[in-house]
Amino acid sequence: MPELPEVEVVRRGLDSHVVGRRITRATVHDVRSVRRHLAGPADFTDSLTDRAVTGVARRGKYLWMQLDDDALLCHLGMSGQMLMVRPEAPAEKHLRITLDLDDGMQLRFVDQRIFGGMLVSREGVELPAEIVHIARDPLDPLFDAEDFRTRLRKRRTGVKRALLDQGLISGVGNIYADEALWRSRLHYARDTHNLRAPEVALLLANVVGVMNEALEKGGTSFDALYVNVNGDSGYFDRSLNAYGQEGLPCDRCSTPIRRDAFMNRSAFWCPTCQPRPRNGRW
DNA sequence: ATGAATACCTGAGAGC
DNA sequence: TGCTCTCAGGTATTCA
Repeated sequence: MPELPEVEVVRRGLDSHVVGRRITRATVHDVRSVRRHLAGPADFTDSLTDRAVTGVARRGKYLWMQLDDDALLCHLGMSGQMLMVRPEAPAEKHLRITLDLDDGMQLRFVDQRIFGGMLVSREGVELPAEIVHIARDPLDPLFDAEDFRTRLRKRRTGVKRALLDQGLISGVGNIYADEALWRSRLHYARDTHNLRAPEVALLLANVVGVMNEALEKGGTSFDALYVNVNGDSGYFDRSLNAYGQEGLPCDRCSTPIRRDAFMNRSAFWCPTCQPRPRNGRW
């Protein structure tokens, strides 16, 4: 499940393998992967033919390849992978889009669940118009922590819901939200309005911390032929304290980790370290 | 402003 | 074995 660290690993891979190359041809194998390119698949492929890739940028879980005046905007969704492979390699089962590059290699977009996709944006090489509503992520040098704290505390909602709101802070998904909350000893339903400033500061520090640790580990499993990535940063197996740990003893206090239904998914938490607030909110 | 529900997807696994 | 059901999850959209 790619969240910000996994997407950043992909961005770095693209930066080293694709920037400076030219796309000679684009092939859409499944139109659902370009459904957000409103002008249609033919326009998508036409727009990419014979285009030089000049850079790769990222905001939250979105990344985009800069093509002079346009941007090839990508989201990995739940299961997206970018693979750098030789053309003779057999097609992957869930191959959706192929980009032929002028060095003879192919950049392949493989995505089992098709929650991800690509589109060509005609405006906004620095920030595509389609994602202007996405907030800066906490690893962005221009992320404004004080502004985040102010906006967070103005809300009347649960802290986890706020963390997952990409318009408030981007790049945080279910896994890192639970991990950062566990580290901060905050229950997911804590009312944002009642959070103390030090609690917000701690939470933000832990969001950054957990992401940077994942980034370090994900960045080490790099293969020259793979831009990476399947979302496995290697982080999931070893370093999770809360997410997916239902019934297992908390690493701090040994109380069994609980799982609650939350926003059509799950929230994992320690009943001792992260006590449920009396007046909590979702 | 906030949130609840829904749609978009595949495949693994459970239960019968 | 094969069917149906549930679950995993990010984001856009629509409605309350």
